[in-house]
Amino acid sequence: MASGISLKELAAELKLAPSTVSRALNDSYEISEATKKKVISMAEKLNYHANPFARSLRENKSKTIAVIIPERINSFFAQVMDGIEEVAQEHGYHLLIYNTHEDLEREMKIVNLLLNGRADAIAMSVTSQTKDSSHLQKLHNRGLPIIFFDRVSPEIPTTKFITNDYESTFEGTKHLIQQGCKKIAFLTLGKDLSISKERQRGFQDAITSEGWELQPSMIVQCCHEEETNVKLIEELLLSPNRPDGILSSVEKLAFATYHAVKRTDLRIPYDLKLISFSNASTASLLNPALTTITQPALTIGYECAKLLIKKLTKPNHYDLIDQVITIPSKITIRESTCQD
Amino acid sequence: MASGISLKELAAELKLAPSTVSRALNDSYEISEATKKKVISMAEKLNYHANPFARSLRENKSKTIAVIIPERINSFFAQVMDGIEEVAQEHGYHLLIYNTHEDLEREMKIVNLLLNGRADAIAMSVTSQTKDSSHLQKLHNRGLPIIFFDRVSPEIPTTKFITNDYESTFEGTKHLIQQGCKKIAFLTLGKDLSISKERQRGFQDAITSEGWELQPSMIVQCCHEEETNVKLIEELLLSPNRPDGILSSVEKLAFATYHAVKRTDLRIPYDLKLISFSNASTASLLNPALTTITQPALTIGYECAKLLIKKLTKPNHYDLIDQVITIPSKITIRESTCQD
DNA sequence: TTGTATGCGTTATCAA
DNA sequence: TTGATAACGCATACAA
Repeated sequence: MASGISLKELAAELKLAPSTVSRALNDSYEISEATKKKVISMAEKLNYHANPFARSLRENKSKTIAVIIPERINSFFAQVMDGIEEVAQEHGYHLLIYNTHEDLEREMKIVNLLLNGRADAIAMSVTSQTKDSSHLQKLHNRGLPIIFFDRVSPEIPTTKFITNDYESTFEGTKHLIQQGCKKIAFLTLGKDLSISKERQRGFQDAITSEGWELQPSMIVQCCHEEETNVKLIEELLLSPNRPDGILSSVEKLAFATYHAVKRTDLRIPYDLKLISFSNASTASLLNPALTTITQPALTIGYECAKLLIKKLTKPNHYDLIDQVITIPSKITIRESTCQD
Repeated sequence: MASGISLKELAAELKLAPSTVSRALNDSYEISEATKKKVISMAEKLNYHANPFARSLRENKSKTIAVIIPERINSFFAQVMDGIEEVAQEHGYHLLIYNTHEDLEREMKIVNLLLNGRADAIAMSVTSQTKDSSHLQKLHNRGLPIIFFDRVSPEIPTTKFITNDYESTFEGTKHLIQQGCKKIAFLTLGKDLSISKERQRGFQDAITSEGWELQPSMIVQCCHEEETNVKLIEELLLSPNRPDGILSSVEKLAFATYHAVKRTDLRIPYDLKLISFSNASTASLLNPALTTITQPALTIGYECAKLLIKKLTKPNHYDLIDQVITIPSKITIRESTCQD
């Protein structure tokens, strides 16, 4: 790699000491304006760029935040990342991004990789398999600022950003009931996830608040294999005990439901009403348009990055205290839950 | 940040010289097996992790690849990134990711940021505004390995990965014609982009090959503002001279078309047939299901990363020669282009 | 206001 | 087979 010139070379060119040049470039108060001008213009002329590794080594910080997500092709995570990036770029931070593909092994590997301090902080959403949190604990113990969004790890005492999972699911379920559903299934992923539990609790409470009995077969544990999910849901829909409403707690399971329905002669919303957590911009274009619980993804991203950067730039004034910050979701009613 | 112990401290603990420990950890042939064992086990015990910045500084490489995309909420780019990450992770590379939001200013800023060597190589797709390539030229002149995918910069003599834009669009247009379209519009973004030009050329050649005359009003230049595009397309659809077929060269413009159609009393595919470049997994769930030209996104990602890593690990054996590598797209016919 | 010297944590060269 | 030393490029404490 033909890297650029160093501070020392730049200083030699200017007939100044490297320290002077360094200070000039960092706009130190001890350097005269005249010198600063000279230094800056020469730096530009010679195309000088400070070596980030030397700086990181010296200052023990990398101006880098690592973001770990379980899935990239997911409108929620993509929006969160856009939010994080927006704020990070503003503050001169770089983003190291890792996709665990919902694979715990991979998550552990990535987390271990970050143990070396490559990133100054971490924002993450765990995989749906993540139950044990010792790998995350290790990171946290090292003093590396870490926060969670959406898929949080409750055991780690830090700040977490989520949406009102319980309430949204409760309301979503109530909406299905209002629209005439008598038997509702709940599609979920990763039963150990705290948000899954909350969503399921919201669902169950909505059901029992009607005086209905909760049917275990209506809690459908899905996996990450699209085709497997489609089959699972298809079976559910073909069973004599089939639901007339589905609340999908994960976007991709809503899509799987559409596919499953296509394989039957059921029609949404006439034979089956569907509501799902989803941030897909195409929700309104689906056939039929999907009623969604939309999470404030961009805001969550902003807040994560803002908090992390505050913590990094003013470590003594801010702390990632052990709290859960809830930002509400919004339900948008569309055809998939229309009254017949 | 409570960072871990250093090599020196580890060496002290072991009563060995730092250089010995370093060599042991790097599995040097000059170190005895016994010492290696001791060192490794002590390193594990004390939770030693090499400081990546010290190493980068010393070795003048960062094991990091920067990926620059114009848009994150886009199934094509998301898939390419997944592909790049897959290969990068395999080889121990990290990914620094930047979204330009189709903004040239931002692209220039990011590119300048990378001038300092923070990444060992770059894989990028330019914004639809990018016409002048001097900022990219600067990067290339520095000797930083850079390759392009999809939205390439023709002036930079390096390897570029694209799909068969001309042929796909030609075929797509022919398909519309076969399905009975008599007047076809072409939706495009960024008229300076080489792939846009290729796609437009494919479209035009398909039209003229029918002996039809090309109508300038059927080439619709869109922008990045969703609502503006929807209005533009709506106007097109309401004009007396309205098309009965649309080929959208960009996924988001297909979605905009769906929205625009909803505002009219036209129906796809009866009054308007639609085909679009898109990698959206929900294409088949849209109303109606969208006929797509699907790019080999994952493969493009793999190939980008493989080539870059080859170049980085064996700089003398591989070169990013100035060539365009074409990987064909696949047309999937769905309802949106059905015969009446 | 500027210069000198040191060290951040590695790895590589040279010596033992 | 191991150890001492220097250097990567920068920023800071201290000196002038």
